[in-house]
Amino acid sequence: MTGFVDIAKIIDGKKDNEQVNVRGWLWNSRSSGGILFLMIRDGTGILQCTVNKRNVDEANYNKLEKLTQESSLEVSGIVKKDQRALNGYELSVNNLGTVYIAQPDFPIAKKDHGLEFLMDNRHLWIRDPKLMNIFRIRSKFMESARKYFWENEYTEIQSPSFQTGACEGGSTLFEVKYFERKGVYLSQSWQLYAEAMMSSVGKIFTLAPSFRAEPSRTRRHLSEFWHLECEEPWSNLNNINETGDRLVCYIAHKLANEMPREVKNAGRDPNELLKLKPPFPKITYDEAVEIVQKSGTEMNWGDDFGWQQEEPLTKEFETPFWVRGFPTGIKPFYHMPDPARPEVTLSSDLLAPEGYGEIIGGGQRVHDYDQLVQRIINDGFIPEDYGWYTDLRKWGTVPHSGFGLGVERVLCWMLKLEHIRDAIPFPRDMRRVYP
RNA sequence: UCCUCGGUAGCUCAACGGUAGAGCAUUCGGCUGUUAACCGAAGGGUUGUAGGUUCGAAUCCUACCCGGGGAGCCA
Repeated sequence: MTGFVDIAKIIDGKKDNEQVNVRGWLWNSRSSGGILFLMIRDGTGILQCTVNKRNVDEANYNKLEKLTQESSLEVSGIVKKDQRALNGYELSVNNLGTVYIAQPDFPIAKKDHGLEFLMDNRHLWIRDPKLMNIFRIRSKFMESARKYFWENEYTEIQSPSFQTGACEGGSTLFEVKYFERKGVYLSQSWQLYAEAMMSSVGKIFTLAPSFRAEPSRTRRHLSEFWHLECEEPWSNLNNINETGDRLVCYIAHKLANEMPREVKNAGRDPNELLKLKPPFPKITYDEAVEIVQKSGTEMNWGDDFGWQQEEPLTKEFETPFWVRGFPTGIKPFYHMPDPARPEVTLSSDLLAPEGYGEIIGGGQRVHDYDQLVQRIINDGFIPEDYGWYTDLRKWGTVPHSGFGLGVERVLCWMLKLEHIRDAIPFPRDMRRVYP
């Protein structure tokens, strides 16, 4: 058998009444006397393949009738529109190609399972059509993110995963023991290296994993997440917010326009993504504190948003919105204090609506040497430990800005997912590194 | 790290101090339009681990292991 058709093409209605070959894995099968219903998935979708005893020879019929779940097979037949079939189209099978019989004990039954069991069998659970659908959208997400930056003449850069300094607070570092020098950690962000590379090639971005050893076990946290970060020379807070607006809208529109069926199946109406338009609303940190206090939740000026503070805030908006000007004390040293008001920084977080919360964090960086050294000291670090980083301000410093976006968090919001673990094939947290 | 809930057949659960049970899955048989198909039969157990209380423990107590949800913090 040669020349196979993607199931996605069939259920999009592009092969109606044609004789085609399909190959994939048997998701489920049912029989009723002389008629067999095979649900075949091929990575692009699921197709009901109907086998009538009268249309195939007896040997093939018997073979198909005995197929175990997850057996892989090639079939050919005629595509027919049929409302009784899942997805509206079915294949009326008339021939059978290669078959690989699976063992009869596939663990993931056509039945409810507990999360512990499913996570222990994540390597098989990812075949689930719901998950498969999300991972295909995730791929489009990565493609769109890169396309946005490429089209806007950013250079893609890779930074090291082994680093010697903290840039997001020391308690969340993963220490790596292999190196002869002490104090080597997995990257939490490309931030410090980005600022170095920026002075080489200008506007840059990266798409890479970041590691946070936060003992957090919530539906919004991963120990290893994919980080989309960018850094721009000659850029201030307003400029970088604009980049964030346009990037997020670009990705949202790409997903909605190029994978509407998949986005809908994941749980989000594509039209809601198409409605997003830059710029997103902006409020100050001070205003955000007032909104939270008015909602009856406790919060003092100077506190960071916990989940309890963030949730009432995100319910006020229907699109993502920026919170700008966080207090100097709660942002890392590389954030630039506002010259007009040094108690706050030129920083901003983008919060997604519907309770999804923070998806981007960034802002304008400190470009003055003395100010940076003072900020490092104030954060309780030793400037000598950041020697190469402070060097950057000695030669050719320039106002610059950047941000980091959590890929899985944005996917969660855009696809209306309930848990961040579904946005990544093999999620990691402190209780889960296998499989 | 802390709080909280849980661990019984391959899976989902019941039994809550007195002989360990059901549905699904698996195997076999039946059914020509099924949608987690349905109907009939069969096989399937050291109740997470280690101690303790008791005539008797899946059940009560202690410790540990594993996991779900959440908090602080973050993308």
